[in-house]
Amino acid sequence: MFKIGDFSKLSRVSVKMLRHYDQLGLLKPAYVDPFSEYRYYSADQLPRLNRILALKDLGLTLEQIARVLDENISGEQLRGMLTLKRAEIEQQVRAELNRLARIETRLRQIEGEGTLPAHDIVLRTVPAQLVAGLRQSIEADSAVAPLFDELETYVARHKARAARAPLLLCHESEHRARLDLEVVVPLTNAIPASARVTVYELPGIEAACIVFTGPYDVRMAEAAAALFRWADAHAYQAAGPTREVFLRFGADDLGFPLPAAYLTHEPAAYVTELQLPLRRAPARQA
Amino acid sequence: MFKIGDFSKLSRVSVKMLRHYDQLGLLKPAYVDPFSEYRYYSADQLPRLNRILALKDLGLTLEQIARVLDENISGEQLRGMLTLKRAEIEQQVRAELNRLARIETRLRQIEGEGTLPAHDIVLRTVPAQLVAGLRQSIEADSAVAPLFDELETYVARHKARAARAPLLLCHESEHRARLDLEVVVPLTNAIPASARVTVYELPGIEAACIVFTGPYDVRMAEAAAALFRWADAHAYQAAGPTREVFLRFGADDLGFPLPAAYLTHEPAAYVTELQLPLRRAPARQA
DNA sequence: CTTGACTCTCCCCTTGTGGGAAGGTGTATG
DNA sequence: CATACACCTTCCCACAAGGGGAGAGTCAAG
Repeated sequence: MFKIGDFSKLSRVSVKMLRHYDQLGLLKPAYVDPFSEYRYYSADQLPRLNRILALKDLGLTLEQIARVLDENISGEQLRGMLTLKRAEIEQQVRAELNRLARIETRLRQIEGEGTLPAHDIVLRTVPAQLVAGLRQSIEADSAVAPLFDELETYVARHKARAARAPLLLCHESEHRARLDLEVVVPLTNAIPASARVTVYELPGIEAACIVFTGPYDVRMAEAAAALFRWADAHAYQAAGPTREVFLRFGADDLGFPLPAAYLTHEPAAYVTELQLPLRRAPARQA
Repeated sequence: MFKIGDFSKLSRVSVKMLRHYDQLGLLKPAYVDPFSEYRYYSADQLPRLNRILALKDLGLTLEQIARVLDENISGEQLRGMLTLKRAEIEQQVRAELNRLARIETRLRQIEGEGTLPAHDIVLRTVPAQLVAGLRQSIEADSAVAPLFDELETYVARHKARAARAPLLLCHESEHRARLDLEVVVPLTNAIPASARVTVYELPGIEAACIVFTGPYDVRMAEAAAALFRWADAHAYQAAGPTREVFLRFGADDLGFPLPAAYLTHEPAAYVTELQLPLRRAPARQA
């Protein structure tokens, strides 16, 4: 019988781990002195320890290994466990490769600009929400505010304004001279539509997002362009109209229940989130 | 100003994480009520939070992110961090791909045999050690015991026997009719060589190992064959003679300082580790 | 018998996040 | 204005797979 230190040298497994495996019931010592509590291992416990190491090497958790070893799992079940584990690892490898691509993008940005870019693109899931929308083709950005006024007034009359940020959908129109825009506000419950206002559930999306601080000037267009470049570089396609979410904006208080935190009179303090809905682009080459 | 719950909804970051980031100094609330200790966030903290999420997405730890954000790191340093992180992730991806290959091997074994194979192959590093060796070309396994007797006696006379397991090196000889074997015992310190005994440092290796319980019969040859198949399947080459380490074996007590745990009189209780030194095989195809 | 090398248990640390308890606040409604 | 209820606070525990160390007990050799 080996004391734990000798068995540790024999097996190249640390004393800490041997004690840990004992505690988990993975590998009980062949004998424990009842007075000194010393653990004594026998050489023929090495195959079991090796099996533990081999299974650990495949990525199984110690708990799973205990099940495999002690509940003499059938070959079928074991195959299922390994197949599942393989799927998990494949998933993880894909995630790591994506991460590598993002790091590459960042590195190129730093090469080009000498530092971090002004905007950070974040991939996130945006939940679906019930909204009222008012869509119109307009000529200039300045025509947006009256649309919001009209929509907010309509929604306020039905007392259905949810205390979340309003947004703007930039529909793609073929004739680019005019902008095909839809102003949207979230609702607490369904209300009747009107000739101009539609009520529907805005779908949840996966989106690349940029949060943008400051007035609606050329830098916002740059941010939007950066979103499209990013999507392209990471093999995504747009999956719906771009969304501009007005997290803090300038408006007279119309009496709707938005906390004051949403409002400011300082254009430099405006906060807008650009969301580009995404879907995986078809692979370009194998 | 938003209370933490509202800011959490706005940013889709859990309240728990916001508090955690506050505690780490990553994102302090814009204002903390001195009486209620309530945290209040401003919408224009969203860009910083987004930067945090973006950097986290690249795999940086929260501590690294704090350094990037607060010690306004130069582009050069940032590039270094990302390059390092990229190397780490590439390393990890390689490890995961290896793991996938091992899982595939296991799955095929289970398909073929219906259950886990009798032996578990473990990859480990074996440290270098000072040894005495006695090499001879012999005809049958039964001739090994006298060689060990001779070597142990020689080493015991110099009082240099280390309390580690003896081993056998199976040198590859061209004429396979005879076996070119070398018996080896570990030393505590250098001793003079003799006409038959050499003293040298047995090199450390990376090896695929199988621990094998029982007498030295045909199953051991199968285990050795399994090692070679495994090495081939994982694109490794042998890098030196196969080693058989006698972790528990039958021998009369010759007076050398091996703990009794190394010895048994029961062949079924023998424990032997087969080690196949490895080196990466050249890739077969791109 | 002493000494030094081992070993024991117990506790804290890692990372990023979730869960929950006990107790204090803010606010909308009756 | 009282009260209910949603929300907030801090503090503690948990995860996986161990590492590090303290304080106390044990083993073996000289």
